[in-house]
Order: sequence, then structure tokens, then C-alpha cells
Amino acid sequence: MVSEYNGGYRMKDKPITEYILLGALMSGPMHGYEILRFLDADLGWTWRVSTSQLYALLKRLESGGLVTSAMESQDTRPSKRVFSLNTSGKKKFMEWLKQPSSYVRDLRTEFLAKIFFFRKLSVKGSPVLVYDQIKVLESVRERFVKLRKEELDHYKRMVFGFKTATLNGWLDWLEKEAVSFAKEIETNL
Amino acid sequence: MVSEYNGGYRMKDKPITEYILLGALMSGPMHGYEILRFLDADLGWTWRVSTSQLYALLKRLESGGLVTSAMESQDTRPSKRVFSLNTSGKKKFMEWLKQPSSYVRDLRTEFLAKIFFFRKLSVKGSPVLVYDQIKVLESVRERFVKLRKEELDHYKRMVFGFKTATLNGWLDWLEKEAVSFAKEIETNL
DNA sequence: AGAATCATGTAAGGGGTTACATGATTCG
DNA sequence: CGAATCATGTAACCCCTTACATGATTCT
Repeated sequence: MVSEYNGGYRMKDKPITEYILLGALMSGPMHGYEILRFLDADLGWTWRVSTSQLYALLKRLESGGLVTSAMESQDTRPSKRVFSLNTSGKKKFMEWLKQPSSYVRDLRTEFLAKIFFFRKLSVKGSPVLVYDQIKVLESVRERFVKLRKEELDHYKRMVFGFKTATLNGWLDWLEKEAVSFAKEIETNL
Repeated sequence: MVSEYNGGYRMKDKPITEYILLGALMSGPMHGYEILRFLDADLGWTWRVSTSQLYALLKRLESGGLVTSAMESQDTRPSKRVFSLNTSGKKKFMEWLKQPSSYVRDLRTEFLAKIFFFRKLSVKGSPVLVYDQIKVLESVRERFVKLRKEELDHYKRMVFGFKTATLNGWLDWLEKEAVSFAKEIETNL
């Protein structure tokens, strides 16, 4: 049988973008367009959501019971639908926030967003997250180093070398910048 | 207007997986299942294709005029559809092969596959590709370093730091491992 | 006898995209 | 006066996924 394995994808879990939206709503009720501007201005280099997806996801979050909405009419402007996080939405977000990414592929997109929300929402515990993430990456790196040693084919050794090099770059960054950034937001309460 | 930019995605261009399939067929005619086993065995750590996608893509490549197919019946086994590259398919592949990835996001998935095919097919020019790719990444890194310097917000500076760190890891790998690997396959003709 | 291999697909869905529709208001 | 902003969506498509269907053969 040819393996049908997909390489350690995410899948099954809620897509990261939904957590980003929950995170936006953690600061208080917002309507769609407002979230869009917020993401664009503050998370522009980390995360992007298209308008169509945004409204689709908000709808899904509501039907998933993490968010409630209410129409709000305005005199000079089109009326807007204001979304609010409920308790289970907040809980879901906080759980996500404190978990390091176990799939290396997710780190690039997910980790920065988490750090962002730690600062934005003044949540305590970012140094722990950084620490946990370092541990995860170190163990993955170790695995690749080992696989590389055991591998005879030159090309495959190079593949493992590439993966290791990526992890080296990230770990370097985590240990230098992320650690100090986390410490700083922690001391500033 | 809230920007609807997607962050430098690929889009529009042929999906990378199609080039992988073209690359597989560069060694000669093959049927679907054969390609699947080949990818699994030789590109397992670099590239994965599900069966359903494979057959769909092969069909599309054929209707796109890059590939032709013919049924081949077997006595003890189910009959199989054998695919062959035609001239324009070969040309398309060779063009792709020699181009460095301009979108940083693609490098991780695309570059290793290119190197793989350089060796597999004994194509000359891999050192040039490595060199070109280094140039691309260096210029991108420079851009991020500059953006970082100009940025006042601590978080955004960190984001640029992360991107730079990733590029550092990759450039390190390119300059050490990829260069020597490319030289080696070049001298072994 | 049952599992794996050979071999090709279909069906349904998931997450994302671009392009477009609509309509008032304010800025240059 | 035209462009950008505010505000919410629909429609179509793209790449890819899992789950399943089919059916013969060979390995354990």
C-alpha cells in the first residue's frame, strides 16, 4: 500500500484564522469591518483575512456557539452586525493561546499571532509559551539530526539538513528575541 | 479601503504539484500508481500527493496538452493508463526547474524538489540555481532588515526579526549544504 | 483466510481565493 | 465630481483532503 499520510498536517482542529478572530473579539465587541481594519493595521505582517472569509468565519463561529451577534443600526451609515465573545469563546481562545504549536508548519503562522495577543490583551504567561515552544522545536530538531545521521542517501540527508537549518533559525530567534520580548511584556504587566 | 492583498501567495501559476508530476515523467512513461510509489519512496520527505489528487492532476495535465496517455492492458493485473511527457511538457518542466523561487513561502516546498530532479535527471546547472536562490533570499532579507530598522513598534520589529531569522537559517543551509551538493552532482555529470 | 499489493478512480467537504454587488457618505 | 471609506455579503473557483468503491492477485 502506498502511504496516504499527509506529512503531519493540522486538519481536524479549528483553523487558525478562527482563533485570530476570537482574539480580536477578546478586546470587546466588534463588527466585521472593524475586525478587518484591526487585523490589517496591527497584524498586517502576520495575518491576513479576506473580507469574504471573514464574514463566513464569523457566521460559523456564531453557529458554533462561541460568538453572539446583534444588528446595530446607524443613521448615516449602513447598519452593522456586532459580534461578542461568550464564555466558551473566551475559554477556547485562552486554551489555544497558551499551547505551543506541535506541528512545525504551524509555527510560522501561529506563534507570532499568539505573542501578539499576549501583549495586546496583557495576558500573563508568554515566557512559558516561548519556553514550551523552544522545547518542542528542540525535540523535533533532535529527531531530524538523528534521522540525518542514519540516512545514507545524500539527497535525503540534505533534506534533513534543510529542516534542521530552519529549526536552527527559529530557535535562534526564539532564544534571543522572543524570550526578551516575552519578558518585557511580562514585567510591564 | 481595507487591503485585500494576500501576502505574496503563488496563485495563477501552475501549482507546484503539477511540476512534480512532470518531473516524474521526465524519466520516461509511467502510470499513476507507479508515480505514486516513486514519489513515496524517493520524495517522501519532500513531497506528498494523495491518490485522488494524482489522478485528477494527471487528467488535467493531459487536457492541458503537456502529457499524453494510453491504456495498456495486462493479463493478471488491472489495466493501466500510461502517461508520457510531450515536448511542451518537457519544456515547461525545464523552465520551472531552473527558476529560483521568488516567493519565500514556496522555497520550503519547491527548492528541495528542484534539487532532487537535478540529481535524478542528471541535469546540468544546479550550482547556478543555488546561486540564484541565494541572491533572491539575500535581497529579501535585506528588505526585512531595513523594514525592521525603520519600524518603531516592538512587536512588528520582532516579526521582521522572525522572518530574518528564517532566512538566516535557509541561507546558511544554502551556502553550506546546497552549494556542495550541487557541485557534487555537477562534477558527477 | 485475511492482509497487503496492484490499479484507477468518485464523492464530499474544507479552507482559502478573486471578482463582483450594493449603497450611502465623505474626502480631495 | 470622482475616489476612497464604511459595511456586508454572494458566486465561482482552486487546491487539497479523507473516505469509499472495485476487483483481481499474491504474500503470510
